[in-house]
Amino acid sequence: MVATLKDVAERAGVSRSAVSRTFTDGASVSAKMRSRVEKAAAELGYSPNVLARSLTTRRTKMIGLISNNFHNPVFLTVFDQFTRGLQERGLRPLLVNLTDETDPQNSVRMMRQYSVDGVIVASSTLAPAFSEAFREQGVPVVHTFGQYSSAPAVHVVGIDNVECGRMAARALILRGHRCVGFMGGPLTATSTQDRLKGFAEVLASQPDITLSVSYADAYSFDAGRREMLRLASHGPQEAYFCGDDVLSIGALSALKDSGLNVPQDVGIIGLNDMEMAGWENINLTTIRQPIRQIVNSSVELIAATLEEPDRYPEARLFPCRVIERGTLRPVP
Amino acid sequence: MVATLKDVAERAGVSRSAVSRTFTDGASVSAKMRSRVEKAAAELGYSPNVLARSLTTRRTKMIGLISNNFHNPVFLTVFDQFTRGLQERGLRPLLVNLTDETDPQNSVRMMRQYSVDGVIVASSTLAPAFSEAFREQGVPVVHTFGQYSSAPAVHVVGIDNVECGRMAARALILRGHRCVGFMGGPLTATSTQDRLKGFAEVLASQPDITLSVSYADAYSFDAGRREMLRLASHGPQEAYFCGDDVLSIGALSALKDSGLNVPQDVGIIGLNDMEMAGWENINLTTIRQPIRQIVNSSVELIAATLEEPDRYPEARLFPCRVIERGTLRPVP
DNA sequence: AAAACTTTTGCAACCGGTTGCAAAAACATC
DNA sequence: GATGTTTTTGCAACCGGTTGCAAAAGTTTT
Repeated sequence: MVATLKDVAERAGVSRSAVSRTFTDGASVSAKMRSRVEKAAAELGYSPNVLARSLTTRRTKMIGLISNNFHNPVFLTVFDQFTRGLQERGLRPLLVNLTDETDPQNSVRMMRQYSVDGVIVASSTLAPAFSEAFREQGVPVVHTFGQYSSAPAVHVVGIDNVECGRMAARALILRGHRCVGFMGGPLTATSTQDRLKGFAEVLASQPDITLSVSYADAYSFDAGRREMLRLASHGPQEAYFCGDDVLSIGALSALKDSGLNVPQDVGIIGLNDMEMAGWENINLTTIRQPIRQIVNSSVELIAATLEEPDRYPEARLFPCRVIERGTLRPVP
Repeated sequence: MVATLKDVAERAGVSRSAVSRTFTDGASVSAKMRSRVEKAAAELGYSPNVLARSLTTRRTKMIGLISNNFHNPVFLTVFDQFTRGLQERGLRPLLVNLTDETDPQNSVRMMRQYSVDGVIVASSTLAPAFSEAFREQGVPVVHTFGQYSSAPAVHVVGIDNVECGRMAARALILRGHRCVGFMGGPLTATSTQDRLKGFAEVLASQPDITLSVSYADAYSFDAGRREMLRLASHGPQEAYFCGDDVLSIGALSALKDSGLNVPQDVGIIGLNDMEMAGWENINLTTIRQPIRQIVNSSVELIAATLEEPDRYPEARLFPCRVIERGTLRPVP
C-alpha cells in the first residue's frame, strides 16, 4: 500500500539503516548515498511513519490539548493560537474535550496510551489537582489559565486572578460606587474564587462599601442574563464586576430589558476583553487578559519542558489592565 | 519507566501473547489467565500502547480534524461537537489549523505520517480539490460544510448553499424589497459563491428587482462592518443578505453608526443562526444551519467509512430555515 | 605504498505491541 | 482409560522504524 523504509531501501539498493539515516537529521550519510535514497523515496512517495519512529525515539511530537471550555468564544482564539504555535514547532495537538469527564486519571491514561510528549491543560475552571495528576505520572504539563499558587506543583501560565479582582474593586471605588456586586461564574471555577477573593479583599478595607455576591451557573450569556434579571428585580447594586465578558454581555442584555440604563443606573465591568467586547454595539468596559501572550508563552514552556522534563515548576503571570469603554461611568 | 507488555508477562509468569490477548477484545483467553494477567497489569498500572499496537492493527483511532475557520464563533460549537462525537466512538481528533497553509499535499503527507485512520475537513471555504487530495491518497475523508456538487468525489456533509441563497432571496421578495444587496464573505469561499448563485438566480426571475453585490474580505465582524460602512456611505440598498451571521453583526454595527435604522431603513438577513444571533441585544433574522446535526452526521459518516473504506461517496444535505427575528421587517 | 585516522555503511537487536500456527491442555465421548 | 474434539497457550515472525557496534571504504600522513 503505502511505501515503507524497506521498499525504499530495496529500490535504492541500500540497507534500511541508510534510508533511516537520510531521514534522521544529524545522522551520518554521504552525499552520494543521500541523493540515491532521496531519489528512490521521491519515486515511491515515501515519508517516514512518525508513530513507528516514536517507538524507539520515544518522541511522538504529539501534545495533548485538554480543555473543558468549549462554549466561551475566547477559547476559539485560544485554540487558534495554540494550534499555530504548536505547529510552528513541529508539534501536533491531540484535542481532548473534557466536558463530560472529571476524573483526571482517565485523561492521564488516555494520554499515556497515545504516548503524547506532553500535555497542555487549557482551563480557567479546573482545579490544580487535575494538572498535577499528569505530572505525577511523569507527563510534562503546562496548565494554561490555571490557578496561581505560591507553591505551584506544575507549570502555570496565566494571570493573577486575585489581582484582577483587586483591580476591578479599585476601578469601582475610583468611580465612587458604594454598593457593588460580584457576579461570578460557577462557584467551583478556580478563576471565580480567586477573582472574588481579590475583589472582596480590597472592598473590605473600605468600611462604607457594601458588597453583594452571587454566581451564575455557567460562564455563558444565558446564565449571566438570567442571574442579572434576578438581581435587577430585587433592586440591583450600583455596579457589578462580572466573572467574565460573556457573563457581562448577558448581564447587559438583562439590564436593558429591565429598563435600566448602563452605565447611569448600573455599571458593569467584565474580564477578558474578548474580541466581541470591543464591538461597537457592545462596547464593554473590561479587564484585558493578554491571551496571545499567555498562549505563546505556554507553547514555549511546554516545548522547553520537553527538552528538560525535570524543569523546576514555574508560574508565569501576565499583567492585565482595565480597558475603558462604555459600561462604567467615567472617573469623576 | 512505564510498564510494558513484557513487564506484565514476566510478573504474571505468562507469555507476552497471553497478555496481549487479554487486552484485545475478541481474543481467546481462559478466565483464569485473564484474571492473572489483569492482576499483574493493575499492580503495574499497565495499559497498552495504542501507537505500538497500531503498527500491526493498522488502526490508530486518530482522526485528523482539519480546519481553517478559527475566527468564527460557530466553529467553537463545531469543535465541541466533533470532539465529543469522536470521543464517544473511541476516536481521537488530531487538530490541524490550516490558516497558514494552502497546499493540500502538505496536509496529506502530515496526516499520513501520523497514520490517521481518516480525516474530517471542516471548512466552508476550502475548494473540493482540497478534500479530494486525501481521497486520492486513500485516506478516508469527510468534508463537513463542503461544497455540494451533483457528482461528489468525497463525502460531503452540510447544507445546500445555493438553496439558502434562494431562500434568502424569497424572504426579501416576500417583504416587498425591490433593491437588494448581497454582501458575501471572501470571493474565494465556496460557500459565498454558492449562496450568491442561488440568491441571484431567484432575483433574476423578478425583472423589477435590482441586485448589487459586494464582498467583505473575511468572515469577520470587522470586515462586515467595514464593508457595510462603505455601502452605507454610497446609499445602501433596502435589504442585504449577508454571507454569515458574523458579517451581519458587523453590518448591523455599521448601520447603527451610519444613523440608519434596522429594519426600517435597511433590512439584514444572515446565515448560521449562531448562538449570539439570538441574544436579545442582537436579535438577528437569519437562516439556521443545523450545526449539531451536520457535525453528528459527519462523525457517523467518517466512522462508517473507516469500516468500509471504499464506500461510495455521498452528499448529506440538511435543510435550513429562516429564523424570524428583528432585523428584517415583517411580511406584509 | 604502507600506516593511521575518519567517515560511511550494514548487521542485528530493539522499541511495544499482534497474530498465524502448532503444541499443550482441557473437555467430551465411548 | 484411550480416543477424538475443542479450547487455550506459547513460539516466532512481523508491523515500520532507530541505533550501537564493528567492518568497509575513504582520507590523510609519513
